[in-house]
Amino acid sequence: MTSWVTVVAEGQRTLTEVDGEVTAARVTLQTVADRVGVSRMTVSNAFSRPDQLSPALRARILAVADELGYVGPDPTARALARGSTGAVGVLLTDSLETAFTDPIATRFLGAVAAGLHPTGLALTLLTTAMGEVVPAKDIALDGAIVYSCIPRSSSIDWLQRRRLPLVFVDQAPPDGYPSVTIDDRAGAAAAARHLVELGHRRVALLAASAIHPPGQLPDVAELLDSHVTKERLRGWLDELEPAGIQPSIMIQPPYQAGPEWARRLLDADEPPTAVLCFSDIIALDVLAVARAVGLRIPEDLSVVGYDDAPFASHVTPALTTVAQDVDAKGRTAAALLVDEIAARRGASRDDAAPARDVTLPTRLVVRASTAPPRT
Amino acid sequence: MTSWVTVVAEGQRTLTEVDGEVTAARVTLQTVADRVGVSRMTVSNAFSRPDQLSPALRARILAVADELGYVGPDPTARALARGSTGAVGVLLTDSLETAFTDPIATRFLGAVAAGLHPTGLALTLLTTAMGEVVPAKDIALDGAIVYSCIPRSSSIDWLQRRRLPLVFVDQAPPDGYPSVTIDDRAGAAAAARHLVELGHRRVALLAASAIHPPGQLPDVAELLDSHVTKERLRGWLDELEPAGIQPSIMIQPPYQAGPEWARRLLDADEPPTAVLCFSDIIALDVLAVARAVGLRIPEDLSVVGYDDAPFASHVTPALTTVAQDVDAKGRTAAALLVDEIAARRGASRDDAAPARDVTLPTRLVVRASTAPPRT
DNA sequence: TGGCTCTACTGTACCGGTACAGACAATCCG
DNA sequence: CGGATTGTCTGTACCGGTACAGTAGAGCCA
Repeated sequence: MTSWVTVVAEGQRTLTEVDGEVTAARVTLQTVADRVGVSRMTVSNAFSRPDQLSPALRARILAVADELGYVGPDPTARALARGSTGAVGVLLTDSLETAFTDPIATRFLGAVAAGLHPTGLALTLLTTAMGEVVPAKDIALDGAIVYSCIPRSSSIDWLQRRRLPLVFVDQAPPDGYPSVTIDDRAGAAAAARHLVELGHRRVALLAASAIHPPGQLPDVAELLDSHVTKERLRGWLDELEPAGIQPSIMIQPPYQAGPEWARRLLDADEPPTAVLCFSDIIALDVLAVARAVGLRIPEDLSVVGYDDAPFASHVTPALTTVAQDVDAKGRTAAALLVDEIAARRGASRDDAAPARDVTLPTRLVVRASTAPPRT
Repeated sequence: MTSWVTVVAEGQRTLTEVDGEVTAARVTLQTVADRVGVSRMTVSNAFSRPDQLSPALRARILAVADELGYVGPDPTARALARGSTGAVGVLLTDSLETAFTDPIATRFLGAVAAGLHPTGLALTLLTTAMGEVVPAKDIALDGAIVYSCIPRSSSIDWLQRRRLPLVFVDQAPPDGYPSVTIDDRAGAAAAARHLVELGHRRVALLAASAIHPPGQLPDVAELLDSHVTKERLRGWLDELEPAGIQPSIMIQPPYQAGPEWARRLLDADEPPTAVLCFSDIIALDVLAVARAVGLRIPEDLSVVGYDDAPFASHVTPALTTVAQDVDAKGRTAAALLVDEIAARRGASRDDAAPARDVTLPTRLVVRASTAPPRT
């Protein structure tokens, strides 16, 4: 059929002679098959289904393949033929750089990776589009995890339109998709209750984090577009309002606007005696500013963080905060996604179990940064 | 040619009728082409090369595609035909979980992601093999970054055998591959010199980090197998030996073995007056243990970290450490890889410029955790 | 009006595999 | 000893696109 003869093999490329003309050609299954004198299918089996051929022949094929520099079936071609790529995506709406700056996002990714590890699935990080290329549309994937994104992101759209198995994390999922959510409302409520019980009556809520790039304050609308933010805010108010407390809400990143923030806090007619922060990072900033202006914590001001980041117990004073089990969140998301992918494979019809929505609990961790107000 | 007729379109699947029998079929370029009455190639162009057809026809095609629920060219098929996938890998030898625990690795990944962002390339995390599947062998990739791996990892082998464009980071690259390296030797030397200049004569070197899972002490051989470790050790000795200082080397993770470590440190005939740590994380542990046993820092013990992790300036006392420009490291690695991929594409022959090896400088950051010894 | 260049679209030939249904011999079983 | 099984290998038909070399008609110019 083909009229060429293999001349020399070196590395991946094999020099071949076609009608007297020497060219360089890629080594494929066919190359190996012709060299061994078997069908291409048999070589494919040698690599992918060892039980389908005799050990002796397999050994011979593998030897020849090695000699020819054939590494194994091309992943892309295999993906096309098999209909699965071996990689799942994680969609992070924030630019990846900030995602890697946020300790919680980072730990989450680590947990997802851990959960995926036994399956051999690789983890592909998807960002929002920049130019022509839209990862969520153009990257081959078996499924994806949507992590704490702004609900109406076009990337989410693409993933949905592609009908990929999807798991939503920290976000209300569209109909039919499984999700993993932290019970942030309860966690925030517990934090607020803690302050109320300590006797605080003047409480400030602090949103916006230092991880937002300088000068790029998230606007309130965007902030409230986030499911997590909304839930935490709700949780706080769940406790504060019944207690008759009308909190003040600040959205400046305090560290950046340090002195001004402090002035605002101190100059008020009735300065707050406690601050509830959207995250430990913000709380850390508060600590720094407080130190800078000579405010004692918790004597002059109680500070509550959120997330229980690794550093929360290391700072001075150790931070009272709301712990979430990030590890469980990541592993659960991974497990749900793997299930979803498996179901998609096996399901001849829509025999999928109803989408599972997992809610993970939070836990208030009281440390040294909170105390009764001085009165 | 084909005898079927499209009956109904819903979502991704289109019901089709073949010789009177209704089946569900995937919507592909062909489906759209037949429906519009043009060739498949024209539909392909409508999506991938808009300038190749009239705007009017393109609009019509896009409309029909949308109506049929056709999202766009299948990424896998496109990857096969085009010969590129749009994703690059990062190989991390450590399990991903620990990689995400290490602030430096994390920041590095963030920087790589940032460097890649403009190109639209997605970032795929590769781990070492677990079972059958070997990501480094089985995942479709356009290239990869090898980050601080044990040199003789089989995953690196696979990547090399696949002849992928590769960039080696914090690691001596095999012949012909570009690399990005931190001048760790000079950085460590600077740290050691700092202590010598402060007058310290009894110095301990502290390896092994708390990020190693409990009970899994890395053995010394493995430790020294790491390029980074070797370089830092060398750098320290570069300064200490000429000064006539014979350091003691400890490999226990101090936090874990806290009291024991402290005893070892204090009970020695001549306890060290300063500790050089392999990382800020270790230094953090030292700080914690010191606090626990009532050792004052820097009065009783000077502590030097390495990496200038984000928390280094936030702990008390602020950590003297060696800063490396992780951001530059990541961006450079990304840039080199992109170059390499582009070269591979354009190069009809091996006209590649000689492999570029970039070395990034370090900088000693003196803070509050070092001081002259008490004498 | 002939020749030339464009623009817009088409046909063919891959890209490198896998699934599945044989085909053929050797072995097993009653 | 005939038929069923089992073990090996092969052929065909996709998987869903893209590259590239046409081809046909329209417009332009001399």
